[in-house]
Amino acid sequence: MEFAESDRKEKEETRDKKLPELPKAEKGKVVMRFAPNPNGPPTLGSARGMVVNDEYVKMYDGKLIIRFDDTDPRTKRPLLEAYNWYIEDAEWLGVKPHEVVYASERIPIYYEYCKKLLEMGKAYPCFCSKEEFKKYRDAGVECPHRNTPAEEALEVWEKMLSGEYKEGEVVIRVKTDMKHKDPAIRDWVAFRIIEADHPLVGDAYIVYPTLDFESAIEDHLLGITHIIRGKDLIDSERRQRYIYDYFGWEYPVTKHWGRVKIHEFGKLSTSEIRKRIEKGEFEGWDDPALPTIRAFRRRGFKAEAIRDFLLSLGVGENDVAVSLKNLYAENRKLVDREASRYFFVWDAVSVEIEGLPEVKKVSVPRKPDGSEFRELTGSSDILLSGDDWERFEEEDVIRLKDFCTVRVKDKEGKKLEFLDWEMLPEVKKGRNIVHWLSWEDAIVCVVLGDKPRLKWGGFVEKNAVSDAGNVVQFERFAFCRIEYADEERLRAVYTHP
RNA sequence: GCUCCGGUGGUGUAGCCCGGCCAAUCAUACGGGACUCUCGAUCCCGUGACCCGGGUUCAAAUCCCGGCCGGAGCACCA
Repeated sequence: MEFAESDRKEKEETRDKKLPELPKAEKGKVVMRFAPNPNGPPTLGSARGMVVNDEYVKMYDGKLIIRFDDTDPRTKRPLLEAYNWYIEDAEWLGVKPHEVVYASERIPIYYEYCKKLLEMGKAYPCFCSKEEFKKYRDAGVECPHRNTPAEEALEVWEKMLSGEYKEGEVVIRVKTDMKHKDPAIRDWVAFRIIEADHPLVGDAYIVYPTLDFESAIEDHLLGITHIIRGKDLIDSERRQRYIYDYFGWEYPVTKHWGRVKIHEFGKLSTSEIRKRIEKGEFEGWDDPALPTIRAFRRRGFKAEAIRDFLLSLGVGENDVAVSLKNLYAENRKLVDREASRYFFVWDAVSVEIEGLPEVKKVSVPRKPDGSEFRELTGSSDILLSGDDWERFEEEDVIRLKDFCTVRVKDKEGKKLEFLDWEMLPEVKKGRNIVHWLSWEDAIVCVVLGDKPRLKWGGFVEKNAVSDAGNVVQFERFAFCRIEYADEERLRAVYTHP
């Protein structure tokens, strides 16, 4: 009891130190948001957004909103199932949103603000083609449509909404400054016509706001005080500030982080993953070789490990290239103590022990602290891992862990010779203590690897069946999560070494 | 090209705003030792960094200037 008490206290203390302070943050008044476009399941990258925002909200007793920025049914088309994947994975990560907002369901609200801007003469309908406008923008010259009178602009707007224009014919631009030193800021698009069904709202609208517009309005309406997002959105702020100025709103405090590159995955965008799944390179969104949260869940990672790993990346604006080894280390700390140990023999080689006095039942620790045991049958026909067998030379003395000590008698004929039940000093420490499995205890086992199409086949002891669903350690192999098991076969997913 | 941003041990990070307590934090990695019938875990001990050059100052990782290197944006994508 006392232990738990102090343990919790310690945890809370370290939690406060996990991230640097947020500027202008007042306890109880912080409102933050995580705004994904659900065009696939959350990946490690999106999880960083959830976790960091959530962590700050917890630090300041604030409020977290998940907002789906799903206003492009074509180029970044949302995936209907993905909405819930975000909610599920967020929950799994210990991220509890106080509110969930779907931008596509609030489009009429954005229309109202657009209308106001049009009335104020701060936005205008533009009939330039993309290419034409680019010329004006690069030259820093106003386009001919910029000074459309408000009444006329509103008329065009109404016609846009009622479907009198085709896709590509006209857009609404927000007036900024055509001479702004950064061309990226000059009169940006707020609304465009997209003649495509939206997975969530169907064909209810043909005029969609861009992210910059929708997000600007929502952040104000939702009372967001602090925004933390990727640095690819840095220009967004500069664009959106014009709207905030026109309406007299105050822009939230922002912080931007750099790109994360995981050594083991390289750069993998959601759309690229989707393509490769379609090509059959990955089995699905939860393929263990993928950096999706669903894959990590399948592999048996603890949410806490993922959180800590993500938090350890900090919120700096420089790019980070980090190895998954850090995540593995976090996870191992959490999993090691409770994981059952089993013998998994991969690339199995069948060998015979000559001179075994008797078939012996041996009791082996199931938990590393010796609190539980499992039973194995020590018989003369056993399986050894191919890797081990290759390595041995004739006359080597090896220890079959917790069973007996043998000598390699005939490598070709796959014969061992019984020497002793006890450990002998000739066994080289560490190196020649190996795991084994008798035929009567073995069931077929396959382990799905963390690289595309990587698999290990072999046999595992039957005892492991009782740990279906759990993360276990296959001794001298790796931690794995057993995802399926019956009396004859078992399938596991590689977690980490 | 134009605009903006960043550069702390092998990797990631804290500190930088408000110069001294920083011979620089924490984690991971690596090396050594102890323990262990797993090449795992645990416990000790250790290695290792302020991009470069100027300037300001009694004092700079922290402020200023220049250079070099890296990144982001410049879409009717998010």
